[in-house]
Amino acid sequence: MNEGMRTSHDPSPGELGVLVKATQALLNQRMDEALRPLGLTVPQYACLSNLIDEPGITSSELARRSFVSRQSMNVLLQGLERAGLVQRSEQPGQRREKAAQLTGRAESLFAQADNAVQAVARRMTAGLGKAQRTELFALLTACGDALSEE
Amino acid sequence: MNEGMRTSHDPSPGELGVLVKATQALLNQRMDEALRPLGLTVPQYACLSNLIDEPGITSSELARRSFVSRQSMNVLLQGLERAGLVQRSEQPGQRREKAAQLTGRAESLFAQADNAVQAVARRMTAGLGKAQRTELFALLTACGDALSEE
DNA sequence: CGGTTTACGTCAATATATTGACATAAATCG
DNA sequence: CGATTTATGTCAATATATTGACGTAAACCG
Repeated sequence: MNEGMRTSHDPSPGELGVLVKATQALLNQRMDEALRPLGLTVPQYACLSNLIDEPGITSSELARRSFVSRQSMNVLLQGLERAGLVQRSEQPGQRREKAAQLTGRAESLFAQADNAVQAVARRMTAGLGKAQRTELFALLTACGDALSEE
Repeated sequence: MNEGMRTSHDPSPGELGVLVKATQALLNQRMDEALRPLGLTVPQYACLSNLIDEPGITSSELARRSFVSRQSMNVLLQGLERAGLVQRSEQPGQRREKAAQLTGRAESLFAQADNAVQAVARRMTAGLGKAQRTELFALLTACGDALSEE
């Protein structure tokens, strides 16, 4: 019986926590290696990605989506501004917010960066079928939801 | 048909990458909140945990297991030393390594910290059955393996 | 309406982490 | 054996991130 079934561990919650951390660390490392030739860091890429998804977004909102403080996001944005990749509107809006946008040069650079990052992500999930990717998504979502409630 | 089946997404590799990061960030945040009353940070807890698992381990090895540089681990260890939680052997071994060990006081503190952290991990996996935890473990391991090969 | 709360952006101080370099001594290998 | 490689610890400089605080103005609500 159980032919072809691989022996599989019976993980404790703590082991799963460690594994989540280890997986993320490895993914981050690979993304960093993939982005380095383009002169971008992972946080910078994440910032550009969020700005592509929602142009004119505020710095504080970017900070939330990147899981960093708004102060950190501000210095990150300053770096991207200095590099000519983002442009922040002076004389800002009703809530003192300064809308940030990508420059044209940034958009073409981001296209390359996104290719590199997506390749890493595909590599990560190369051994998984469609049903397994769906399952992983559902399981991680359940974990996140459990950690989010009240 | 499909009664009782919840609509489930068909995630791209990139979405899974973002989700891994988001899950880890949330887990880290909850661990931080759980450890703060004890005066410990997550990296400090991880360090103590590794020292419990393998007493006399070297600083560089601790750095590898925590996914940080050995320089960072060194300042972290200095902080733990100053707090009287770890003790490093002077006049060290054959490879210039200084074995680090927990003090008795640290062991009782770690017991409390581990309780708090394990509770967070259990909360994270509260909605998962045994089979689902095993599946999540297998899927994350597959992702890590795919990112590790050559 | 008027007081309170919330939200952005920013300044300052500090903590944390990384990169680069160096000395040292063991391990490796031709 | 002798030369090269590897590994640890450490110093210095720098980058990155956090906490705390402040001013401001919109949103909220009794």
